[in-house]
Amino acid sequence: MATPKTPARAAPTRFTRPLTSVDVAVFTVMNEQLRVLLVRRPDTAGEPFPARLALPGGFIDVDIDASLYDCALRKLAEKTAFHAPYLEQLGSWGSATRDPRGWCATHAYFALVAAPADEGAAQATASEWVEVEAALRKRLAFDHAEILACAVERLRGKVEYTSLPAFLLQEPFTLPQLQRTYEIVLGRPMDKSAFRKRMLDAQFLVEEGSISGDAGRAAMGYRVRDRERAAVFPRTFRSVENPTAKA
Amino acid sequence: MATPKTPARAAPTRFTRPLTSVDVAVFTVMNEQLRVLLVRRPDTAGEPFPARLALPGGFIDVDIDASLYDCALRKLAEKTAFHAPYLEQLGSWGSATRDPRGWCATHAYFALVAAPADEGAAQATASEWVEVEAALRKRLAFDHAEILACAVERLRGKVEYTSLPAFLLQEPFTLPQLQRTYEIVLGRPMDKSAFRKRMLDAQFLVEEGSISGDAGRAAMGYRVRDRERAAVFPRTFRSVENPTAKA
DNA sequence: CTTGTTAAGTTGCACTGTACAACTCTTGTT
DNA sequence: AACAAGAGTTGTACAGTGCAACTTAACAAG
Repeated sequence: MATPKTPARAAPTRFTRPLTSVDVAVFTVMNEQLRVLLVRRPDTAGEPFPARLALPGGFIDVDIDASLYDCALRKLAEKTAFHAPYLEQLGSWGSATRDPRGWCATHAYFALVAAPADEGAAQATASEWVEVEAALRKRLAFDHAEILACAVERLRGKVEYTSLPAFLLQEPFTLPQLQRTYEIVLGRPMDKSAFRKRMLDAQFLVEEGSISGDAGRAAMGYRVRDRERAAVFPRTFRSVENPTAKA
Repeated sequence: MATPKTPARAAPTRFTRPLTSVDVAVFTVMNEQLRVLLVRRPDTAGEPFPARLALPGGFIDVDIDASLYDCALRKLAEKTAFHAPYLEQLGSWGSATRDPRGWCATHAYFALVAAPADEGAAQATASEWVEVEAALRKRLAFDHAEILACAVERLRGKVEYTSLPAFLLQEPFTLPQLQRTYEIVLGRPMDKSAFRKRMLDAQFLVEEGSISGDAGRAAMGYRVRDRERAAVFPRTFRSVENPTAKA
């Protein structure tokens, strides 16, 4: 291809351009556990952090990606076969030392997907769903441990006052299933009555027939009204406990 | 200088590197108004958006900035003379079209500072404090209007349930002053009694002598306990009003 | 057909924090 | 000494959570 090397317009030349990448922390709930998708880095000479686990991601391809968001969607699609997941920006990490190849800034995203139907599909692509607490203890590539910690903190924080866990379930789902998802993400039991009142009052669910489980009474099935954004509740669930004033 | 053109290590060559910049939305409260710091872009030929107002910012200097955060601090210090402001990351915006010079990603930050003592100092450096609603209506350079809108939304959103406005005041300040700051940022009056209870219960203030105003009873002066992070309240102020279900 | 089990969904009360309004306290001024 | 203005308090109403006991629906075994 006879493409011009670089658009030689008024681009500033006095600045060395940092490397630019996008990384995505993809969460799901599988087997009663909150899990995050990790990929193994290539075991090739010259590659940084060979064979180490990392968040899925990579360098921006200026010719393919129209925007950062598009790039995140592409990274997500490369590793998983997910359609219309919840995807929001987490933040960016950039420094001279985080990548041995040079000054590098990464744009981190945060995705929630329903658990894939068959576990085999994900495993085949050299990626694996790792339980979050275990993943946090691992020595991940680059500063991905820090990014993951931030993603988990953001997830848990927002779950306290938003409907985010609804994006972790296959639709339609029941209120007890949704409550169980909240409990798994937050790691603590919740009150059934208050939970139901909060969810139903927020008007973000639409009824979708009845769903029978293995035993007991059938439950109402629900679907989220707007998959683009999460509902925001007026309070957090448990009031933030007083840190017993250290002063 | 005989510096090597680029660190010729294992840096990936197949990717064109996007331009990388940092922009900062600096807020303060001045003359009973929420204002944001804007700078005028140079009126030089070849410069994009000449003479247009923009958020302070610019390209990362790989030789100076150790990290994105350091770069944001530097940009802030270049335009203002502020010490230890509140600075948090807002997000990043990147696309092929946002800068005519090429694919560019910017890391946006969000700063809160106390109003500078003398207004003259800021004006001298070709930067100006613009009332926020007026700034939102202006045609700013690049996609800075969008970034500013996002920053204002984030600020107003977090003010509902955090102690952020405390960083907009010169210390020590009084509770009525702090309440007035909340009211200016949110654009609505607040209840004195509930406000005081919330602030004092949150334990993020420490007493600092008495302060006399122009008239009336003297008020207790306060200083924030930890200038690094804001306190988080268990509820938002006014419950989010129901959007009168459109369905 | 009855009984027992399981899980869905409801009800009632205590507690906490906001909304609103009226009140008292302190300080400086006339 | 009386007044004004702003600081700070008190009391009631209301809404949402925390906790516990309750009713309802679906199904399986005797």
